[in-house]
Amino acid sequence: MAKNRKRQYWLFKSEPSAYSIDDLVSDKTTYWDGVRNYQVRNMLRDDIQVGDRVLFYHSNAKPMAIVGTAKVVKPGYPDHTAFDPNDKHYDRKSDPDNPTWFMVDVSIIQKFDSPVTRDDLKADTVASGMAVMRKGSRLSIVPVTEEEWQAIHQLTGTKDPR
DNA sequence: GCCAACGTTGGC
DNA sequence: GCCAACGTTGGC
Repeated sequence: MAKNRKRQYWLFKSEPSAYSIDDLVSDKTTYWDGVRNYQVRNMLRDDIQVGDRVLFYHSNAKPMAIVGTAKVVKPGYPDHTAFDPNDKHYDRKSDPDNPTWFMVDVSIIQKFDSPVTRDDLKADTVASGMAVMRKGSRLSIVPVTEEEWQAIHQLTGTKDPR
């Protein structure tokens, strides 16, 4: 990792039925497996670095919302679930000697006392412009600006522990 | 449940 | 290489 690289911010989507903020609270740290989209793969492999911050977003949920924050503790490395025929995300074309898919490790920072719902996001001048709010946004990881990161903390009345 | 917005697959 | 068919994501 390059020295003095500025911390970057991301939003990770997860369906809570698959993996929720409560799962991360109890696990403390997890590997973010199962990404099978090349654009998102490139972010995991090339762009997301240790120390980067993550907004944890519940998709396909009631309510759909940003539910907490996490930090990246391990940079991109091969997603081993792609090699496991019994895994839901098995990909027979991913070669262990030249892996197709990557993941990172993230650790919980905090679960928000009250989630920031899509309606909350829509109502906020800054947050309404987030990439996740764009119509047809289907990438499971999208970049977040520092301004957006701060706006979310303002909405929750929480601090970003530095 | 519906459907828009993609990404992937496979025939040609 | 083109493109129609199909599958998936995910908000509404």
